Amino acid sequence: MDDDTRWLTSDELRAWTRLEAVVELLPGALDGPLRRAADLSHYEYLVIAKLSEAPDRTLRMSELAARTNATLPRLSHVSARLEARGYLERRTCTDDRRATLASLTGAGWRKVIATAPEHVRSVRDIVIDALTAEQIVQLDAIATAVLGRLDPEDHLRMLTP
Amino acid sequence: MDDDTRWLTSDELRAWTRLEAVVELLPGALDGPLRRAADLSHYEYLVIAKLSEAPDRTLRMSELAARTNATLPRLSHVSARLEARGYLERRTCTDDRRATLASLTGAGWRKVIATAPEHVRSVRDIVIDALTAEQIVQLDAIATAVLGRLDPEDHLRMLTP
DNA sequence: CAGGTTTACTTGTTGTTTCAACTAGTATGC
DNA sequence: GCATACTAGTTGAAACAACAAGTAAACCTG
Repeated sequence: MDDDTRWLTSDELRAWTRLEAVVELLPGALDGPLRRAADLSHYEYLVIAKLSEAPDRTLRMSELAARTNATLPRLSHVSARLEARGYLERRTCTDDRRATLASLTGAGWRKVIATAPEHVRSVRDIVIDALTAEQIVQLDAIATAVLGRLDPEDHLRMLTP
Repeated sequence: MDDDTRWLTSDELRAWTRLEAVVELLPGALDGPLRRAADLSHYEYLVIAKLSEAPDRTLRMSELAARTNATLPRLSHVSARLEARGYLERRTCTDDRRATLASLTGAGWRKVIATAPEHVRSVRDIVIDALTAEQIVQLDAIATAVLGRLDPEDHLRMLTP
């Protein structure tokens, strides 16, 4: 074992353990209301939300997987479920016939529209309204800095939107 | 659908989506190194780490579940695995024979000691060293505020340590 | 332009987590 | 003091995600 470990100072440790706790609790806190109100997991919502933001409400599977931080197999399974529920359609791309394009159906679009208010309410209750305007700005800077380490190539397209 | 939804301002939205991205990526970024270096999932490490901090390195299963934000069944399964690997022991509590006490074995304690440096390195690389000293303080305040909403009863014992 | 490599995605398989009973022990009410 | 309700934890089946292999199309290279 190495003795040259740079341990955390008490300030750093406190900040870290609390961030860790937030990271641990936040997904569940977001999942619950979404599942109750829309019968959608957080990840399923993420998929149709990302699609809804894309031009023509369409993305390639691999691009959608990158933006939702999922492996292709995972997205493939989830897409099959969403397709069965009528929210999503897949067709092979004509330009590159290896690729598959996923698009939101009309029902999928309406689902996003219907679900967004509930989701925004959760986000507001848990995060936004707990912070001052100044802290919102600080949070953005902090999250951006951490994202620079977590996703240096910006697969999630969060750093340069 | 309700039209009185308080939508997010652009500042709020940007901060939120980036926080969301961090929450999405951080667990995986922590899991990888831990699994490679110690053959432990993040949650398994959390369990033995929390035990290592407890008096007598012992906690009731329900208390340990609360502090690791897990359901009792989940903890029970994970404990069975950790017990099989020799890191953890369980015995029924003499005071309340319904309860089970989990304690770290000597091997479990050594595992925590051996694993901590690697874990601290990850935390430093990803979070701490990406931020200024001022941002660390800001992060603590922000995380504390959010935690107040996520865990008002402080089950995780993060607000008043 | 033929053979091999790479890319894009899907389909089983395996391992966790969750959910729903189930067991055992403790407290409460009549 | 015995029935009832509640608490603590385990266990087994279903759902879910991760990993590995497989298929098919496009690219590359001589």
